[in-house]
Parts: sequence; C-alpha cells; structure tokens
Amino acid sequence: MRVVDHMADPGALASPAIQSDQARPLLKALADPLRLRVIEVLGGGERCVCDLTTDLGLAQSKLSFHLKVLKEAGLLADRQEGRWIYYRLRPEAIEQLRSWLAELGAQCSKPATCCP
Amino acid sequence: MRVVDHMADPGALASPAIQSDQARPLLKALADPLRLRVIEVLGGGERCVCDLTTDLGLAQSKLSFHLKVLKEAGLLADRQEGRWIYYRLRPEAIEQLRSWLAELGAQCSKPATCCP
DNA sequence: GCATCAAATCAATCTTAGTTGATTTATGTT
DNA sequence: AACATAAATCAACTAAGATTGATTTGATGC
Repeated sequence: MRVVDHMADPGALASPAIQSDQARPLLKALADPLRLRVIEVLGGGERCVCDLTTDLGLAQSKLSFHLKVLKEAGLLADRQEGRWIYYRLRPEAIEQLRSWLAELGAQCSKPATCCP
Repeated sequence: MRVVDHMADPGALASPAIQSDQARPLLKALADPLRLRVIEVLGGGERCVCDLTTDLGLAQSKLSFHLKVLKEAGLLADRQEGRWIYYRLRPEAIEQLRSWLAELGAQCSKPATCCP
C-alpha cells in the first residue's frame, strides 16, 4: 500500500512519488567520479564552463561531454550569457532522488518468511 | 562554510555529514538497471536469493554478480540460514545518500558572478 | 569581414563493466 | 558416503561508456 500521508519525513514532501524509472537516469548520471566532482562543485552554486574547466583541471571536450550527460539526465540546467554558459544544479532532481530513497528505506526492514 | 546546524531538514538528521567519497560507491552500485530492480524488490523487505532469482527471472550467476556489487558497495547485508542466503537493504546506506543529497541541494542556488 | 575565444560535436580509440555457461563450495538429505 | 540443491566463482566473450585530439558552431570585438 505504501502509505506516506502521515508526514513522517518533511524533507521528502516537496516531490510527489517517484518510481525507479525516474531515478535510473539520475543515478546513472551520478555514477561517474568525474561527474560527481562537477556536481560537488555546482553544489556550491552556479558556475560557468570556463570556471569549471580550470577549477577541475579538465580537458574542455571532456568536461563538455560530462556536462551534457548530467544535463540530459535532468540534473543540471544551463543558461547562456554572451559567449559564456553557466551551469547549475536542479534542486528538483535532487529532491526526486531523495524522496525515492526515502520510500526505499521506509519498509525495507521486514524479515523474510520464505523457502525452507 | 556549509553550516547545517540550524536543522533545516529533519529527514537528514540521522546521518552525520557525508562526502562524495562515500556517496560514490553507492551511486555506482545503483547505476545499473538490473541492480535497481533488485533494490526495488528489497525495498519491500528481506528476500532469499532463490526468491529473487524467480521473481526477477534472472540467470543465477547474473543475479549473484549483481548482489555482490551491491553488497560490496554497502547497500546490502546478507545472512545465511541453512543453505539459503537472505539479502536485505541497509537503511544506513540509504540515509547516507539522502543526507549527502540534502547538502548538495542546500546551497546550490547562488547565481554565478564570473567571467565577463 | 576577419580574427578570437567559449563551448559543443565528432570519429577513433581505449577502458571498464556486464553477460554467459561451466565449475566449485557448502549445506542438508537419504 | 553419495546425492541433491543453493549460491558463489571463474574465464572467455560482449557491450557500453569514457577519453582524446581535431573540427565546428556561435558570439564578440576590431
């Protein structure tokens, strides 16, 4: 039944109810060590690509590739200003993941009654 | 500074403060679609391997491989009873991830002041 | 219009991770 | 002890994803 209407976890309330279908692309995008570093930096606030390149010491095309993956997964948003492009985290995506995890954790402790 | 002592998110309070170093193996383990299905099933409670095999319709060695990955990442715990082995989710791991995500989301909305 | 700089794209290569079927280890049964 | 079943391991193969360097697109300034 998965009843969650008793407000056990206010932190997860922002997002409705997420299936693993929605979590999958997010998790996949987060699974790379380099992308994690990008995410970590953007956790501190918006950044332009040039900034990220020097901050992380990455080849330009490499960073660009990973930014694309993160963006297509829905984790990042970008905006253009002149010839610079700024990337930022999408807090909605983060919240989605958090609420998916919350559901997972909720009822996982039932012991099995099974085979023998 | 990353100040989080004002209790903005009670949902994250259970776990202390997680670096991406700790999140990385968890995220990597969660990044596979098959493992996500396993996780989803175990979200409903503990299961023995034989159960999982038939539930998910997987080759035995395949499932075994993925269970190992998940376990080594710290997401699963197992116990033996007779010749059966039961796997379950480790809620601590879930909470770690959740609190890591909470920190990420907290301060990510500062606009950049940068290049031009 | 031409030169310059930021960022994205592309094709080729390299690396890592997942699959498969057979074998092994371990527990329990007769 | 011999057999049957549950699960882990292994080696060979396959597929997916990341890296690299070169090229392209697009915006700005002269």
